[in-house]
Amino acid sequence: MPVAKKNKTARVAPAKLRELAEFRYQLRRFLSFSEMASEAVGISAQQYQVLQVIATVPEGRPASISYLAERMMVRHNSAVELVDRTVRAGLVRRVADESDHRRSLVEVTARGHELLARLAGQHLIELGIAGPEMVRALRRLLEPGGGNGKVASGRLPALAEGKI
Amino acid sequence: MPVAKKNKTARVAPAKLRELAEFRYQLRRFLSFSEMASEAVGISAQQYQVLQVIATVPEGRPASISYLAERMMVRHNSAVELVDRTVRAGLVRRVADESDHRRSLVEVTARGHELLARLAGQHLIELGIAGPEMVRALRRLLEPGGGNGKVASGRLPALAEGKI
DNA sequence: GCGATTATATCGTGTCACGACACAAATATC
DNA sequence: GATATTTGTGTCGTGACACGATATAATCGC
Repeated sequence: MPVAKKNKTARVAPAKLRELAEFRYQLRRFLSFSEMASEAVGISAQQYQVLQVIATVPEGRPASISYLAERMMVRHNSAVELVDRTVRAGLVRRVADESDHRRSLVEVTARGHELLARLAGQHLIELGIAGPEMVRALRRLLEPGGGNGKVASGRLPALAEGKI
Repeated sequence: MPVAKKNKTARVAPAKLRELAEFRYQLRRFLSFSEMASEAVGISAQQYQVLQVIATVPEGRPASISYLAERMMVRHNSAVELVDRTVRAGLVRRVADESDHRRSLVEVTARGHELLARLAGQHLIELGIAGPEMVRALRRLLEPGGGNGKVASGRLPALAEGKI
């Protein structure tokens, strides 16, 4: 497919544009679900994500502000303020790192664990419905044709008839 | 798996929690990419999404404020203000609906189409990389085992060896 | 013709990410 | 051992943005 020369703007086929839009809509739906589920138990969606990140920190990694900032994809000062709010909500606590006094470590409280478990269960159920639709939307996007054909791979297995 | 009785909190297996966290991280990475790509061409990520929604409105649907609010998952007044900002950025214009004078229709400008094409191309490339990883993460989440086993289906085809 | 419903618009408010800046601690260099 | 550099966290003022409340105009049903 020829690339438009003006401003090097690659033209995108209408079908691909629709698939992108559909995928993005499904993301928004899932995020909206996450927001509502979190607020239903009295915390914000970001606070749920903080709990999720801190509770699943890998072995050997300190649950620090910088780790959280990296995983949450925010600036370090935004992570500081997010932790402040989550501490105030009684979901996590700050603990000084004995091996590096510059560092604060973040721990999930008992209440935080409880809410995390509830919300995670709900998210799993929701993804049981939304997940296959996202997978289908992603497959259509990743398949060549209808688009510019320049999509990086990888390849996906073909769907069996009647299956996702 | 027995359901905890206290507060009806379903317990979620640690492995499932990690998979949820990983999937959510991949969503944030993609959204962060989308934000940076949009800002690199001088518009916000929401404005890109507005263009995407309006440009792919199905036949027979008016590209109205309420349609946009529904697809963007925001309140109607938030959609009004989002359109205001996108009009000021020169990306869309409002047009009165001749068949219903209560309604404003939103059209993408030439500049809006140009930026949409560029960004859509970039998003397709990014999804060529991130998409298979999301599919893998979603598959792990949707598979039973490691979790509460109560996830609603659908079923996903098994992965061939060496493939995604 | 009138009441109910629908679609959009405006405005004040609260939340939140960020940039700029500051401080403390650890590390590297001499 | 002293100094410079780097790293990690924290604070604050600012701008962007979603929302609730409210209002107006137009359409529809009876």
